[in-house]
Amino acid sequence: MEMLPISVQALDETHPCFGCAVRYSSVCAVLDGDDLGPFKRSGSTVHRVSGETIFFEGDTATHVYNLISGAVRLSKLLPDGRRQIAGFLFPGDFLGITMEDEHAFTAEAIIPSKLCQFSRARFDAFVDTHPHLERRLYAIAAHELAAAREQVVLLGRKTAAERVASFLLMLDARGASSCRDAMPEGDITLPMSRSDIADYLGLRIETISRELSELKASRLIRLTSAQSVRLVDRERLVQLAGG
Amino acid sequence: MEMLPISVQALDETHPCFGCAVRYSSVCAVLDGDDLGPFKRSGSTVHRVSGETIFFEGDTATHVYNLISGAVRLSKLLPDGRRQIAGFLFPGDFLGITMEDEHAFTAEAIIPSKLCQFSRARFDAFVDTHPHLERRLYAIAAHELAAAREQVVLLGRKTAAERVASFLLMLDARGASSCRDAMPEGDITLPMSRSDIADYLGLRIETISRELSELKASRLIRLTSAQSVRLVDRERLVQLAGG
DNA sequence: CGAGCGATTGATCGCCATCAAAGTGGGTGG
DNA sequence: CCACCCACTTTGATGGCGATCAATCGCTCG
Repeated sequence: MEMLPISVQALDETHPCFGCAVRYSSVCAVLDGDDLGPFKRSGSTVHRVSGETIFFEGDTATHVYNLISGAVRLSKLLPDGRRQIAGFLFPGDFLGITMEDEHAFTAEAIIPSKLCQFSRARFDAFVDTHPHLERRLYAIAAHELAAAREQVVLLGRKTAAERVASFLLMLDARGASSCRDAMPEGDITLPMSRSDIADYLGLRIETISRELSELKASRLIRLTSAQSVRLVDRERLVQLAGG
Repeated sequence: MEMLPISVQALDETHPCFGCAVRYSSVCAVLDGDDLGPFKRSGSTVHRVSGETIFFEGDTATHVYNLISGAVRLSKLLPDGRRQIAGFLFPGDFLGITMEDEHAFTAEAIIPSKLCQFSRARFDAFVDTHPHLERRLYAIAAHELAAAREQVVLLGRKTAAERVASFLLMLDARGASSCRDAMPEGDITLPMSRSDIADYLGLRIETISRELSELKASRLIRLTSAQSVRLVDRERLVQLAGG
C-alpha cells in the first residue's frame, strides 16, 4: 500500500490493539493511538472457521471488516452454479467497500480467520469525524480497482499458462502476507484449494493441475506440497505471465 | 449513481458551468454553485477527436478528467499486441482514479469528446478543502470497483452469447447516457466499433458479429444499423445474460 | 488398513479462434 | 450524381485450447 502510516508510536499493552499484526498495514495505519482505541472498541473481533461465510451476496451490508489473520475469498454464483472468485483477501485487507445496501459478492474464509467487525453505521460515523480515514478508504478502493482491472486483463486476454504464472507472482508479491513466517525464501503458500484457484482464474481444476505440472516440468517452479510452491526461475515466470 | 446532489439551485448564465449537461450527475453534483465556479476555473476544457489519446498507460498521472460529452475507452496492451478494454466511460464519468504515479491504462476517445481537465495537484488541494468531494470520490471508486468485478464474472464464467447480452443490457442501463436524445425508446447506440466490443468482452470481432446476428435471428434484438440496436425482448435478454 | 476427498493424469469433445472471402456503407474525387 | 476506395462488418470453413468425462493417485483421518 502506497500510503505511509502517519503514526508509528508504540501501543502500550493495555491498548486493545496492542500486538495487532496489521496495526501498520491495514486501514488503521492512519489512526494514531488515541483514535485507534475508540475505533477498535466501536467494533468487535470475530472468528470464522475454514469455509465459513462472512456474508452472502444479496445480504444487507450491515457491517464492514478488517482482516487480521487468515484468508478470505470474494465470489459470485451464476444461477446454474458456475462460480467466479473476484478476489482473495489477506491480513490487513479491508472488506466491505460498497455504496450499495446489499453485498454484491459472497465473502468466505478459506482458512481459519480473525476479523475486526464494525457496524456500517458506526464505521461511517467514525469516518465522518476522521478525514484521514476517508482518504485512506479512497486509496484502498483505488488500489482494489486497479487490482480488479488487472484481473480483467488476465481473464479477457491471457492463456491458461499465463494466468497461472500471473497468479503465482501475484501471491508472491502480496508477500504470502499471511504466512511469511516459517517460509523459506521464494516459497509461497497456497491457502486456497485448486477449485478456488480455478474459479479465480476462469479455468477448471484439471487445467490448473496440468499447468502447475507443466511449470514444474519446465523447472520454473517446484511443488513442495499441494499447498506450497517454490518459485525457482522468477524471471522466466514474469516473462511467461506476460505483463 | 447512488449519491444525490446536495444542491439543485440553478446556475446563472455567467457561471462557467452554466448549461453543463453533467452538472448534476458528475463528481460536481456535490458542489454548490459557489464552490463549483472556483473548481471549474482551476481546470480547463479540452477536446479529443475520434481515436485520440487522453493519456497512455505508463504516462505520469498529471491530470484527472471529467467527461462532459462523447465516450472513452480504458485499455491495456499485452507485449504481443493483444488488447483488453477494462471499461467504457460516458458523460458524467470521472477519469483518473489512481493512487499511483503512473496511469495503469490507456484512455482514448472513441467518438469526439469534451472533458474538464484538472491538474492532480490542484484537484487534490481542492478535495482537501471539500470533504463532500472526498466522499463523492470514494463513492465513485466503490461504484467502479463493483462494475469491474461484474466484468470479472462476465469474463471468467460467461459464454459468448451471455457476454453480448450482458453488454447490451449494460449499455441500455447506462441510458446510452451520451445519446438518450433523438433515440426511440429501447434503442441503444453503440458508439464503439466491433473491435472495441470484442476487446471489452474478451472475444474476437467475428464472434461479436455472429452473436449479434444470432440475437437478431432469435428476435431478441433488431439491428437498426451497425451502430444502433433495438432491444425487442428485454426479458429474454436478461435471462440469457444470466445474472 | 480402508474410506473419502482433493489432486493428478489421460482421452475426447466443443466453443470460440483463426483463416478466408464476400458484403456494406461512408467519404472522396471526377 | 456516380464510381471508386477503403475500412468495417458479416458470413463461411477449419482448427486448437481448454472443458469435459473418466480413471488413478495420494494424503488425511478414523
